[in-house]
Amino acid sequence: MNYWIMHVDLDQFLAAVEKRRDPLLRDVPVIVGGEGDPERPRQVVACASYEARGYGVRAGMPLRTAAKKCPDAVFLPSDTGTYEDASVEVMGTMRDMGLPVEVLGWDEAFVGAESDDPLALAQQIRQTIAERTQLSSSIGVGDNKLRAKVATGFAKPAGVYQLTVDNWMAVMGNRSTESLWGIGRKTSQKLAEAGLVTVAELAAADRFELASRFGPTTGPWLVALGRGLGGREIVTQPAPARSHSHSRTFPQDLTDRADIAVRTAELARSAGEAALAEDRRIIRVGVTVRTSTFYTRTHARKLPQPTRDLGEVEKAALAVLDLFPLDRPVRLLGVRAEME
DNA sequence: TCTGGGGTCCTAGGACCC
DNA sequence: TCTGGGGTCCTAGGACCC
Repeated sequence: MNYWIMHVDLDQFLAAVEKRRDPLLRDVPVIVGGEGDPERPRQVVACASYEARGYGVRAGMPLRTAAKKCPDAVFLPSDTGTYEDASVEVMGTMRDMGLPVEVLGWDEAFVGAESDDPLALAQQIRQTIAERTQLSSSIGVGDNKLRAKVATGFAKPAGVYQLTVDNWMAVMGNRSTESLWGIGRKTSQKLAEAGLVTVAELAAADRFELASRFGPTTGPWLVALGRGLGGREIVTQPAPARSHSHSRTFPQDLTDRADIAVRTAELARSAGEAALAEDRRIIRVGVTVRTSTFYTRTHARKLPQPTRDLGEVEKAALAVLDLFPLDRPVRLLGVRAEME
C-alpha cells in the first residue's frame, strides 16, 4: 500500500452549480461573472462553461468581450453564497469517505489516501462526488502535491491522471516552465532570459545560479519545481487568515477628494468587520489606489497598537490615503486589514 | 482583453542598533 | 575619523494563485 496525494478539482465549477440549479441550462453556454450584465464595463468572467470556452471565452476576460465572442451565452451574476454552499457539500462528501481533505479554494482540494490502485480510488471519489452533489470533477494523482496538482490539467475534464517520479520528465520535460504550479508568465520569461525554457532545462539548472538571480529561497525552489519535487503533507486545519481586504472598482472613476475619502472609509469599515468577525485584533492597515490609467499603488501603516475599534481602522485608512497624490481619476480603491 | 476581488509569500532597501 | 558587519523592524512592490 502506498500513500497517494489526490488533487480534486471541480469541472467548470461556478457554471456547473448554475447548471445544477437550472436544468434548462444543460448544454447551453453559461458565463458567470460580475452582475451578469454583459453590457456593463469593468466586469470580468469568473467562470465560463465548456460550451462557452468553445467560443474562446475565458476566465478573466471582460464580460463585453465574452458577449462578442459568444452572443448566445446565458450570462449570470456571481452568486458567492451558493458556490460556497456547494463547495461545503463537496468537501464534506470527501471527508465522509474518511479521507483527510486540504481545501485550496471553492473548487479544489488535496486529499490523501492509502491505495494499491490510486486511479481506481480516484474514479471512486469522482463517482461519489457526482452521486452526492451532481457535480463533475477531475482528479490528479501524484506522489506529492505538485505532481498531483499538475496531473489534474491532464485529467480534465471529468477524468483522472497520474504523475509520479517515474513519468514526470517524460510527460513534463519538454513543456514550458509556465506549465508548473507557481511559475507564471513573468517568472517563465525571466527563466527564458537565463536560457531555461523547458521543465527539463529548469530541472538541470544550477541552484546557486538561480539563487543569485531569484533569491536564496526562490531560486532553489524553482529548480525543485522543475524536478517535480514537493510536499506530501495534507493539512486538514485551515491556517488562520493573515488579512482581510475589500476593494471596489467603480463604474465611473472618482474625482472628488471628499468622495474618495468617504469610499475609503466604507471599505476600511467592511474590511475591519471581516477581521473582527474572527475576533482578531488589527495591527496594520493598507490602502490601494488604482487610477484611470491602471497605475496601481499601495501604502500601509502599522497601527500604534492592535485594535478592535473600527473607528481606529477608518482613521488609519484615511491617514494612509493622505500618502497618495490623488491627482488622477480613481478607478479602484481597496483597504486591507492585517491581523495579529 | 480597456483589464474583478480576495488572498499569500518573497525580496529589496532603508532605518536603527550594537 | 570617509568608514565594517550583523541583526531586526518596517514598508513597497512583485508575482502568483483561485
